[in-house]
Amino acid sequence: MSTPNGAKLGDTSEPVDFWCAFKRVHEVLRTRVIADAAEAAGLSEPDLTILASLSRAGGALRQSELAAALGWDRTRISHQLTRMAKRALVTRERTGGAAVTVTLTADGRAAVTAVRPLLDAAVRRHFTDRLSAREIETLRSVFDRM
Amino acid sequence: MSTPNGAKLGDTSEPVDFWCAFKRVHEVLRTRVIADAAEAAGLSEPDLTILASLSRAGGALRQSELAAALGWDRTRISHQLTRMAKRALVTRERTGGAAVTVTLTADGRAAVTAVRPLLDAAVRRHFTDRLSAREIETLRSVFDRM
DNA sequence: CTGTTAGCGTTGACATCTCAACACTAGGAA
DNA sequence: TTCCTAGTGTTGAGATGTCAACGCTAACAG
Repeated sequence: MSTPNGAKLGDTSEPVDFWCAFKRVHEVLRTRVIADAAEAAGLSEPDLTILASLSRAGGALRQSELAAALGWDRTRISHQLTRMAKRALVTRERTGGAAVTVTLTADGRAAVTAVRPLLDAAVRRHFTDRLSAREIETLRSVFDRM
Repeated sequence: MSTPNGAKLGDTSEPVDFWCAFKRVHEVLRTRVIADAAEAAGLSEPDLTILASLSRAGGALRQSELAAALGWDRTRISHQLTRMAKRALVTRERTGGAAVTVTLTADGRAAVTAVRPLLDAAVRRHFTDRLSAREIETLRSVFDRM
């Protein structure tokens, strides 16, 4: 192992293996959690991400604020909102300049209210219940740093 | 907090917040790592995932083995291989029954060889270098359990 | 031989993500 | 005024992911 940091990962594994393991865990957990929670309410993962962010903000946000809060590209937000507006989960209206404010509809609010306890339960069952308190502490500290 | 496991996450945060933080970290790291490594070689992330798995197996695998190794759906493998075969990264041929064996081409082998050091460096810079030895140990143990 | 079952892969439709190009508004400089 | 620039959002094309339906081959039972 010629690089200075290689030893941290052990002599038999490369960083790319650590990366693949991380990707695999994310994929498995995502599939299980969404299957348990979102599908029961007829919501996809991106639906849920948008609705949760709007709900946390009180029900309305500008698209650029939504993009910043989620770390999403502007076009990704735009496409997703177009699909969600078609299903009456949100409404959009210009609010000064080129800015657009997104607002939860009654349907959207009902959907996020219904799915939240399911999502909490799914995350517990598939993820946090399988971790010790010390592991959760470590993960949270790592998440906050990234 | 009325549930037995709620206390593990602290009184001010729900499991769904822990889940969102995990998703966010995965998304940010994925974007950075792929931007650094794969794009430099003209490979997408799914390209790279397939090529790495084939390379590790010696250059050839049946589609069902590939699906099992990656935890992917059969149709996802099929669609992705169709795109990759079109770019001459792999070849496919029936090998008994309905089974199909996927083989790395010279181009595919060259691509994965070229990108691996870039990928290792990107994972180190954006991920493992920002973790302590103890954190890496904890994460690896969590990954193995999931 | 005929039908059945199981395993493996493909296809088409649709949802999602990314990128480049474009359009609109506001504000300031010439 | 006219031009330029920054900020914001939209659109279309192509790549990717997911789901349901289908086709093919082998093995086996009748």
